Amino acid sequence: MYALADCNNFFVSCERVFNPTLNNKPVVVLSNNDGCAIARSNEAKALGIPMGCPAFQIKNYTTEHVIMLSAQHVLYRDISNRIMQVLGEVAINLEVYSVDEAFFELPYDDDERNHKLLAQVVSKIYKYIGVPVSIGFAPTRTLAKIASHVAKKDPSNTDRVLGLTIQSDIDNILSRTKIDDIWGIGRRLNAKLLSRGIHYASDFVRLPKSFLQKIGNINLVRTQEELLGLDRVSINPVTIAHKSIMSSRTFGHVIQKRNEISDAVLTFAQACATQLRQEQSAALTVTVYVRGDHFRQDLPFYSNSCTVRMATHTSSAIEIVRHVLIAFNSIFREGFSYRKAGVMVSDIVSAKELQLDIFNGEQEVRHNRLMSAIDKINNRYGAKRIMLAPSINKGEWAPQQNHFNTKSKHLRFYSGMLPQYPSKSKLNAPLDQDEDDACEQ
DNA sequence: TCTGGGGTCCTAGGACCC
DNA sequence: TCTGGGGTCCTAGGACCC
Repeated sequence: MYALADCNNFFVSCERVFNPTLNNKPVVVLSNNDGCAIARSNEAKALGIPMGCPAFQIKNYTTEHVIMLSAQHVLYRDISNRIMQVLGEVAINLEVYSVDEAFFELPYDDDERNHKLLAQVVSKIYKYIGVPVSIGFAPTRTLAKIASHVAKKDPSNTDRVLGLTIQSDIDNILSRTKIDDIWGIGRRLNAKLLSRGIHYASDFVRLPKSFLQKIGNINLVRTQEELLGLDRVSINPVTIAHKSIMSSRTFGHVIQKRNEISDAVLTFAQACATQLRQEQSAALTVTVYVRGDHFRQDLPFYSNSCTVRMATHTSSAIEIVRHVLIAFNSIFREGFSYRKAGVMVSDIVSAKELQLDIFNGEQEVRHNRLMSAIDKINNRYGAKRIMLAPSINKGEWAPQQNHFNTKSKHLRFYSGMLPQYPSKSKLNAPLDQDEDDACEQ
């Protein structure tokens, strides 16, 4: 039996932890650059504001005042870690699927016992951390996703837990589940299926495999099998390293100057290198891309990318920056306006498995020592305190963010100062009234 | 005026091999 | 008129997820 725990309106809920005056109001959290809505409170959803709605179009949906907030991902990550910690205390094989979702297996054979346990988890997370969570459980992950979705939407479900364990219940829910609410069916497949008269999950599960294979690929067949109760999806636990790491940004406005764009690109390169070192891995390939502004009809559009293979796998910022510069110089064209750029590192392996390159061994060792010194300083005094010389220009490309929640904006830099979540021994004990009151405060 | 960032997997088609 | 068969690897692009 798999469970899926899903935080409700996660980024908005995080903001509300620090600013309860946001409760019961339409609130959206905006993407980087204050571009579009990436999280909406229930009140904002009720006004019809869609996911991804550009900030400047929100007024087209409502005359009501909607509170817009700039995203603070460091803070959300910190709160997410605390929630995962609570889940980890009851979960078997916890799979952190995203910042606000995790799959896990359940400890009991008995549906009722599992349900009760999960209801306690939901309530503890709300009491100790302040974020509402819904949990669904079912024989497969895809069904558990649907269950958590229904648990979230159904107002009569007061403990926010739903188990889909009996076939008649599953059939009933599938006949009411629209196909685009199925995990694995996105916009394109939804359109293809709708055009053939398939509207509900109960129709979808009856389609022949050959047809699914034709309009999609093997994953669509797997999705159908999951809905039929066959375990077909696997998720890598978080301990498995990334296959690629990307750092990119849309700039606050278009820029033309080579050194301002290269400055951004070099910052991204160093972010990738830092993350590689954090994960104790190393990459062989770097890709750089630059892009104009899709929305500016008045400017000639240019976009390009370049991939370079390095001599050896590395996490050295010096090596990665050097190759990123080579790639960047090969695609940068004077006379165009740029709005976005990014760096990706790929062909990643664990650093432990690496053998020193026979020609570069000594240099590699020196780089490693230098990098670990830089990491220590940056960990202690703040990210980006020490960077490589090319990226000394500041700011031309910086995103616009003008809507920080004033109650919490200082916290995004110092997430470590948040009060720690109570110890495990306390958690397992029943909550008493004093503790309850303390948490409320 | 204003439109995000970071991932994974699959497939088709080309290059190349014997 | 007529031009093999069977593989592997790589890449770009498309689909999906949050």
